[in-house]
Amino acid sequence: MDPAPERTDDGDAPGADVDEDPRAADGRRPGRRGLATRQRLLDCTAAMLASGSYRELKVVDIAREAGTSPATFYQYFADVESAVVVLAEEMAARGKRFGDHVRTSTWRGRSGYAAAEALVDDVISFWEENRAVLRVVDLATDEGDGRFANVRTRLLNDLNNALAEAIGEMQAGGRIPADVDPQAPAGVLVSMLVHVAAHRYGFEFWGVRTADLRTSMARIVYWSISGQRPPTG
Amino acid sequence: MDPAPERTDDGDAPGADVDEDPRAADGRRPGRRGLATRQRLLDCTAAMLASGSYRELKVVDIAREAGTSPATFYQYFADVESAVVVLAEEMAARGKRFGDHVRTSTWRGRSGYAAAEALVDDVISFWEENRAVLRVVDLATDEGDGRFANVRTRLLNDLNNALAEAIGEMQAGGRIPADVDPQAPAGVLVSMLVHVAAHRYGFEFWGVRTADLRTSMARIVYWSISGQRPPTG
DNA sequence: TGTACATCAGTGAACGCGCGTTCACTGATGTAC
DNA sequence: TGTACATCAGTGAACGCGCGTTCACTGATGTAC
Repeated sequence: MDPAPERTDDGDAPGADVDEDPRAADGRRPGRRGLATRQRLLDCTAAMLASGSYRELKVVDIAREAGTSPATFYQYFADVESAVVVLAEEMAARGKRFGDHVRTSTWRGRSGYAAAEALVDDVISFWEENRAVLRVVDLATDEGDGRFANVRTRLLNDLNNALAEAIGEMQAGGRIPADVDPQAPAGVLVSMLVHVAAHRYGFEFWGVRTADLRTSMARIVYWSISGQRPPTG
Repeated sequence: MDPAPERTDDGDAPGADVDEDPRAADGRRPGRRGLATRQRLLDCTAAMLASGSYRELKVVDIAREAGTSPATFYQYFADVESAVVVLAEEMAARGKRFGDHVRTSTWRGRSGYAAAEALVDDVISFWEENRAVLRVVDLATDEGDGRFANVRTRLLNDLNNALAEAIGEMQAGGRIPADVDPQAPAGVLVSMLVHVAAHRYGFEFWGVRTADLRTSMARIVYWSISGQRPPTG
């Protein structure tokens, strides 16, 4: 599932992030020590995801890397995927900022273009920090895994809506054709940002500088939202 | 590796697609019957990739699905990934058309906009046909797997260069700022096309129509290449 | 056209490792009084 | 502050399935004459 228009809730337990109340396999709330171990397992999962392939990520390896035993892993997670889902949820929580970013910006004139640049930067650095997890989220979502799709939605929904609102407002000003559904360009922008951010290294390898990508995207973002030609130079 | 500027060769055996001369495990050229079996295995791999998760795709299952034995599988492929690489290469060969598409189009005025729409359609339908394989290619490339990265490059390289050329020509006409490196917007466009095409269903699920995505992307493509506001309505 | 031989193709069956998973136990930490 | 007890946390060791992988063999197909 990609960007998601107009949704208020995500269908989870009311107001509670899944990660907020972790339980051990027998249903008990882990104490200080337990939570630390659990966190260590999550950290190792993240690290191994960043350095190796998802297909080959095994419970045994994570446990060994964390200096503990497989049995311990199963006290906190049902399987590898569940651990990755938790990582994804932690990440999604960190991504709440994007919506605010868009809403508190002005999208006209010079400062509008600056806002576009700032948004692009923000997205790029966020993706940089979360490459490995995002990669799996995308794959699993595509493969029809509902848990990951849900997380992905939470992450992109807000940004998508915020962009659509901004475009809708500009539409009222007549710069954007009235028959455009703001959700569509918003979704396209989100996709562009997400995908380019995800493949930044790929571009660099082929000689395209991040600075140029950033400019190209900022120009497209600015133009798509404001309907105005971006400032030159 | 993402879109790739300016590369002529891919470093393979000269002029030979890997798939053109398949060998059995012992190095012999399979005959009619052998090739048919091999193809059946590939087809099943593709089918299972389309319906299940990559992480859980096993040699045994593919063989069973193809009505043959694991031993047979190993006569044609070293492992699951190798089979998927072959699928990816077949796909990349089919994707050669994009570059021509761009080069034979005019990018000015009404017909320029029509060209943008046609390109968008072409990319969308290609991705539709190759969803499952492309998904794995993206993941594996991201994870640093050179074989997949190579295929991905072959697929996108040509389109990327063609777009960069088109932008470069328009730059000469003054519509696009001279300090823009054409490879950057070209790469961004490729990314956008690829990612939106890959997540079409996601958008539809959330109420954004493919027709609107198509229009949004065509507008961005047209604007990025020609530097001109797209025609309204 | 038939027979003999060579190569191609496919597989049953087995081997064994890797890994997921569990359980009964030990040690650590917290709490009551 | 010390002792006894309860719960928390962690794990060694084992079990066993699933799967990758191989080998020796059978059957199919092709070719020579």
